[in-house]
Amino acid sequence: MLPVMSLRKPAPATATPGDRPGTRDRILDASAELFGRQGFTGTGIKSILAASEAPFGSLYHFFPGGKDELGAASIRRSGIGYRQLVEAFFVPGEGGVVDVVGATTAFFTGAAEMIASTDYADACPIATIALEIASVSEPMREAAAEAFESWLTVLQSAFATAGVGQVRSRELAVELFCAIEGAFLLSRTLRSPDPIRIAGLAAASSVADALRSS
Amino acid sequence: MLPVMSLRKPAPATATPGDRPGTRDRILDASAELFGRQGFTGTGIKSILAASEAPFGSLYHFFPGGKDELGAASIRRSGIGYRQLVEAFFVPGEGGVVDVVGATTAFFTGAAEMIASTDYADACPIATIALEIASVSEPMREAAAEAFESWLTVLQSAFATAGVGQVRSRELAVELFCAIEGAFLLSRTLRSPDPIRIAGLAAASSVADALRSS
DNA sequence: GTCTATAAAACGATAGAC
DNA sequence: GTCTATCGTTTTATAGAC
Repeated sequence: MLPVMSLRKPAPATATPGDRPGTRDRILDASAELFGRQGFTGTGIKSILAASEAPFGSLYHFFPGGKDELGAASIRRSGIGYRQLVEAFFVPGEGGVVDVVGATTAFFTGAAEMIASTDYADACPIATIALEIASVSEPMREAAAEAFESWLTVLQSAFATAGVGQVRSRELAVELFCAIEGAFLLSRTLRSPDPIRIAGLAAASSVADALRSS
Repeated sequence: MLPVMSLRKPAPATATPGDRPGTRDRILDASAELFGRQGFTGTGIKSILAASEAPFGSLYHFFPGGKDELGAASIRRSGIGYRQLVEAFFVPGEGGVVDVVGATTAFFTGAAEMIASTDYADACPIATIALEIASVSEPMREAAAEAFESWLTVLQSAFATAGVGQVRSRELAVELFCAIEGAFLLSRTLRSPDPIRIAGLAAASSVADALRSS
C-alpha cells in the first residue's frame, strides 16, 4: 500500500504541536525555500528574515556563525525532511513489504506535481546550494553529502528488503537519485514536467528489472 | 570507432588559429569556468576579469548589459561547446554508423576522469547557474533551456540514426541527460567518481535495451 | 579599446539599548 | 530574546582620461 501524500515538505519536527513554529524553525524553513530557488549567495540575509517574519537580531542569536552556519543548518534540516519524505514512500509500516516499483512511480509522479504546482520553483532544496558550494565551503559540502547519503541509505535498504542484493541495491539507489536530480534540473530549466515523467518511467523500469533478477 | 578525446573543453570557436583568444573570448571562457564552479551570484565581476587577464573597462565594452548579459552569453557559449563535445562522441564521420552503446560508456568514462582530474570542480558548466537563475532571470533561463535542448537533439538524432524510434530516442536522450547531470551533482558533493560510473553503466544498459527492442 | 577612479547600492556582520 | 542603528566590505556599474 502506497502512502497517500504529496511531496510537500512535512511540518517542522521541533514545532510545538498546534502552535506557530519557533523563530529558529521559521528562519530555517524560509532559508531552505529561498536557497533552493535562488541559491546561497543569491539569497540575502534580509530576504530570509523578511520571509521568516523573524526579527533581525534573531539570526545572529540562533546562528552565531552567520550565514555559513545558517547554510549548513539549513542543508541538514532539509536533508532530514526529504529523507522522511523518501521514507514515507519506500519504508513499510510494521512488518509490511513495500512495492518498490510502485513507490518509485509514485515518488516521481508526486515530484512532477509539486514542481509544476510551484511554477517550477521548488524541486530539490539542496541541489542548488550544493553545486554552488561544493568547491567553496567544506562544512556546507559535508552537510550536503551527509544529506544525500541518508537518502541513498533509505533507498538502498528498501531495495535490499525487497530482495535485491546489497551491491545492486546501492547502485539502484544512486541511479534513482541521479534520475530525479537530473530531471529536476531539466524540468526547472525547460519549465516542463516531462523530464520527470520520462525519468520516472525509466527508474521504475530499472527497479522492476532488478527485482526480476533477484 | 569512438573518438579518442578527453572531456576537456574545445578551443574557443572564434579564436584566431595559433593566436591568443581575444579579450571577449577570454572573458567568456573564464566566466563559464567560474560560474560552473561557484555559481552566478557567487562569482564577482572582478574575479572574472582577473582570471581572464582582461582589462576592467573591457567588460562593459563587450557586454553593455552588464553581468546579466555576460551570464546569458556565457551560457550560450558553454552550450555550443558542450554540444560539440557530445557530437564528437555520438555523431559519426562521413557515412559511418556510431556504436551508441560504446559512445555512452565512453562519454561517462570521460566525464568521470575529467571531474576527478579537476578535483571535483568542473563538471557541467551550465547546471549550477541554471538552478540559480531558473526562477529569477528569464533571459538566462531561456539560454540554458536552448543549450540543454541542443544537447538532447544531438543525442536523439544519434539514437534515431542507430535504429531507435523517434519517441523512444527522445526519451532515451532525456534519460541520459538526467543520469549524467544527477551524477555530476552527486559526484561533486561526495567527491567521488563512483556515481558517474554507476550512472554510466545504467545508461549504457538502457541504450542497449532500446537498440534490442528496435 | 584600455585603464583608473569613483559612484551607488547591497551585503554580511556588530554594538548596544530594551 | 528582540529591535534598531550603523559599520565596513564588497559588488555592480558609470564617468572620463588616455
